[in-house]
Amino acid sequence: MNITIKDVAKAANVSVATVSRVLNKKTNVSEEAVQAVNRAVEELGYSPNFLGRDLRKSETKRILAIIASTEQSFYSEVLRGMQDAAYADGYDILIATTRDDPEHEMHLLGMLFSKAVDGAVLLAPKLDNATISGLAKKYHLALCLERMEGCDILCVTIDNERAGFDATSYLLGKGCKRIGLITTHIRTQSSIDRERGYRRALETAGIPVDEGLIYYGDYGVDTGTKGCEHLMRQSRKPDAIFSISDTIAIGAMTYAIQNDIKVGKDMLFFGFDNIAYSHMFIPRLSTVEQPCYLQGKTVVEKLIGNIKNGLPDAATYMLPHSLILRDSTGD
Amino acid sequence: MNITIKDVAKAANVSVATVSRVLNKKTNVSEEAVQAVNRAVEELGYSPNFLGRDLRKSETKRILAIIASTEQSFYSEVLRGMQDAAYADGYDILIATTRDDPEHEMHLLGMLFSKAVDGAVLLAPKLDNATISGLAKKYHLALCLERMEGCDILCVTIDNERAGFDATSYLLGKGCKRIGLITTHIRTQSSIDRERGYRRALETAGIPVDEGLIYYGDYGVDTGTKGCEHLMRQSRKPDAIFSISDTIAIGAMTYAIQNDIKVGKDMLFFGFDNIAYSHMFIPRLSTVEQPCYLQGKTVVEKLIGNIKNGLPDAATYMLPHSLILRDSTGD
DNA sequence: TTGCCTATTGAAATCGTTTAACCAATAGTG
DNA sequence: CACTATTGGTTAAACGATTTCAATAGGCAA
Repeated sequence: MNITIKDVAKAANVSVATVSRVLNKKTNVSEEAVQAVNRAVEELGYSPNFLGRDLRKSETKRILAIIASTEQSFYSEVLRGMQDAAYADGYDILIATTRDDPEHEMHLLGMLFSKAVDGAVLLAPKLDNATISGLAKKYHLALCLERMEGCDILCVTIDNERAGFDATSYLLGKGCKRIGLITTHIRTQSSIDRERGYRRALETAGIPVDEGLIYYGDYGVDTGTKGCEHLMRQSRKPDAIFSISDTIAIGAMTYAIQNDIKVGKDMLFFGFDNIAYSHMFIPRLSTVEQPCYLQGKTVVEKLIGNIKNGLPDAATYMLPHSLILRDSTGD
Repeated sequence: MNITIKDVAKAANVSVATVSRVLNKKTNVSEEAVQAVNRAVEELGYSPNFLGRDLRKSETKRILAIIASTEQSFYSEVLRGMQDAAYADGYDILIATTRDDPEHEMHLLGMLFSKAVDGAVLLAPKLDNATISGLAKKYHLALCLERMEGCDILCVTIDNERAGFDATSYLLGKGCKRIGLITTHIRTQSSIDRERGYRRALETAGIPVDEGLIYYGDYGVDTGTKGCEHLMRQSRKPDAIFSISDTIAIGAMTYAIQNDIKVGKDMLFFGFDNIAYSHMFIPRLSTVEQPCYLQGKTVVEKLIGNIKNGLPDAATYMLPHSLILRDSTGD
């Protein structure tokens, strides 16, 4: 039923070894044999079984990218970077989603343990530091976008603390005195770091942090809307809001627009990620841009380096971010 | 270096066959042996090599979902459906992106030909009908979201012609006389079908189709903006615009807002897909909703059925769509 | 003719599993 | 007691490729 290398060998009247050599473009094979094999491959419609090949070579030339869900549209640029780096070295990138379930994340990592892929990149780890740290010693595992505090693992990200500091400082520079923060109760390292940056900026400016101006929600739009509403109910209202994601910021702006608050004048808004919709939505959102493509490209390049060399580079690389200024900060 | 089933067997003082039986929860193995094997597995940190297993069983329990890019955020629901169906049967879903390159699509299908996955689902085929049709005869391949005219392949989609008809008819029912269409020059079957529905609705209402009111662009936001601008420059301006995607429709509305056209009054807008941003964007967009989750779930259920039974179901299933009415049509 | 070198080629080992075929020992049955 | 089942286990043959190693043939120099 299935056509194997044996069938090709028989049809071409050579041994399986010769067929293998032709297919892998090895030298030491006569022009005659090459012709015969190619003809046979063509006729039979043969394609080599990767399971056999990969088992023998014990490498798959495949890398798994593990993400939470494909909904976070801004992953797409990261993945593009990963793919470009991978293809350049003859690797393929496969994507799998954890759906925010640490158990499922572990299940997917099983593909790594079981040699179904040569390496894996986690874009939003749900597993705890100790677990990840342990695995990184045994397998070719890397982190992208999210770092892990005190964890020996290859990691490519941005300096989120610094970015949070920069965004908040910009708002302060615009004359804002009471800056609200909408973040997530889910304590990813990036949200922790961004909040830290926010706090440090206020402290540096000599403004005490008002805990009532910090709202904790999830990653959805509604968090922005509810967060903004909540902050506006404070006795002393904020004059600016920094959100740790554009999606949240857009939700917050939606609330403002519907309540006749002039975005960019009465109140300034700052987002994070520079997703496509952040400049489609009107008023256009000021935001922090991180080098998505480059982070993806870098992490895969380094991971492949590790796979090839055996020498594990377990450093953390922080790539530069930048501020994009638009309507929502009155620019 | 690598721990294999042999090492476990040695450590547990049994044969490899017994280890395999324990791991696969087969009968005919004493409690004693089970204990010994489990202990050995634990101690050695053994995880079975999938390449060996899959080669032997010649099945991987993995299905590949081939999409254009992860940017199209509305795929995420489809993928959720696919995953739920897959997990229920012990399968995993892997995702790969073609980046709109038919050659790369073929490369990814190579994983199917080479048994690295048991089946594949194409969500936005770039390859031509004849090629796909041919492959579907030999492999477990299915289509989701996009049908293919006269192609013998398992396919789960909606009736896009009917949906285009319904949306246009709704605008007609609202009293619109000159309805513009913004679609793509990339001739996917869904865009062809939606345009056909648009034309049929006009004809049914006795309104001749004005080719000047049809704008062809790509799938980006800018197409909406430019399309709207172009349509407004016509000698007789449109009083409504039907866009074949929400992203395009949002772009079109952006143009309208910036040019002081009252959305939902002066001009009505209809989108397609009901993406998350379609109700975040203000004014909220009326749109056609397709059952994303259900389409994904259905196609994988049927594909797994094909894999298991061998009997190939190559039918086309059309699931019901619905109209979501919001601000942009004055509802 | 003999010997040596090179260019091709094929037979067989190997990768890590699963599983069919077999075997020994124990228990059950008339 | 002789004769099956049943149970728990082993050995060895797949699965489909790659690759090592040895063998063959032909060319060429001595």
